[in-house]
Amino acid sequence: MPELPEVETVRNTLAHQLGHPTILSATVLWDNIIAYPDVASFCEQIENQTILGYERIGKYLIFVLQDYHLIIHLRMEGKFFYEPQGQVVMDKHTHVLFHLTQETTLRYHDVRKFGKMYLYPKSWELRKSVALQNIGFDAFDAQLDALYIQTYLSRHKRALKTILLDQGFVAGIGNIYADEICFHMGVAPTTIIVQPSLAFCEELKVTIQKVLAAAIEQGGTTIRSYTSSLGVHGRFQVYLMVHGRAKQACRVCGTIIEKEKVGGRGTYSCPHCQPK
DNA sequence: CAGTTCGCCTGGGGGC
DNA sequence: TGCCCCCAGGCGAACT
Repeated sequence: MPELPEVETVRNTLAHQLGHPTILSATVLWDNIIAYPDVASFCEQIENQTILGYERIGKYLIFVLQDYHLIIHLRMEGKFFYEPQGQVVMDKHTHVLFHLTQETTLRYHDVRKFGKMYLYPKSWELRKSVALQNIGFDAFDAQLDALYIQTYLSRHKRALKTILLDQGFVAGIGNIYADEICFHMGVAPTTIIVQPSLAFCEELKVTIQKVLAAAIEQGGTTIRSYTSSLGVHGRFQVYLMVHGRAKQACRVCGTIIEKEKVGGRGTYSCPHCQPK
């Protein structure tokens, strides 16, 4: 499940492998992937657009085209493959093809079909778009500071893990890294933080960035999928302290890792290292 | 405002 | 071996 570190890895890889080709045409095989505009307009408008760059906000990947922003959310299992024309693997999970110059194809593959693509004119302010209007600061945004976190936590009295998963708070954290951040904070995921100190909020900011940066360093986390985007296999799963480790010993204290539901999501924690 | 449920999807695992 | 059922999960929408 691509979260900020995985999307950042995809962005880096796209920049290195694709460079700046022109999209000659697009083929859409599953209409629901295209969130905006309608499929016909999407295909028509994207024709002959050169890719100028690759950006990212939270879990959103952004292709900067000449006249448009192509915004993509990979959701659970979205992946890209870059192949020479004639060697394109057409399986039943391939939903969008971008036919590029240099006789190459960028193929979008998504088993669950949850991914979304949006194509907006560049004249529209990116942050006000339907795709991005409800998300908060990117986890590495300089504007994310202790005061902002303190204000948000004070206004939203919810479990720490639920807050971390709230993209309106900070954009980019998903289920894996929310568990890891709670562990590194030494706080149980269900804890409701009442009147947090600025020092605590600063520590939370540093921990969020430290965990995500370490994951980016390792190319992200690859679990439950054997093939990953653009041939990149993440290595951070080796460093996971709690996520996916139910009934195993905590790497710090040896206590058995527990699994529970928090906010409807599978949540892992060490009852000793993360007291309630 | 916050919490819950549903819909979108499919593969995989458990139970029989 | 095969079939049915449930689960996983990001996120928006609808509802309590």
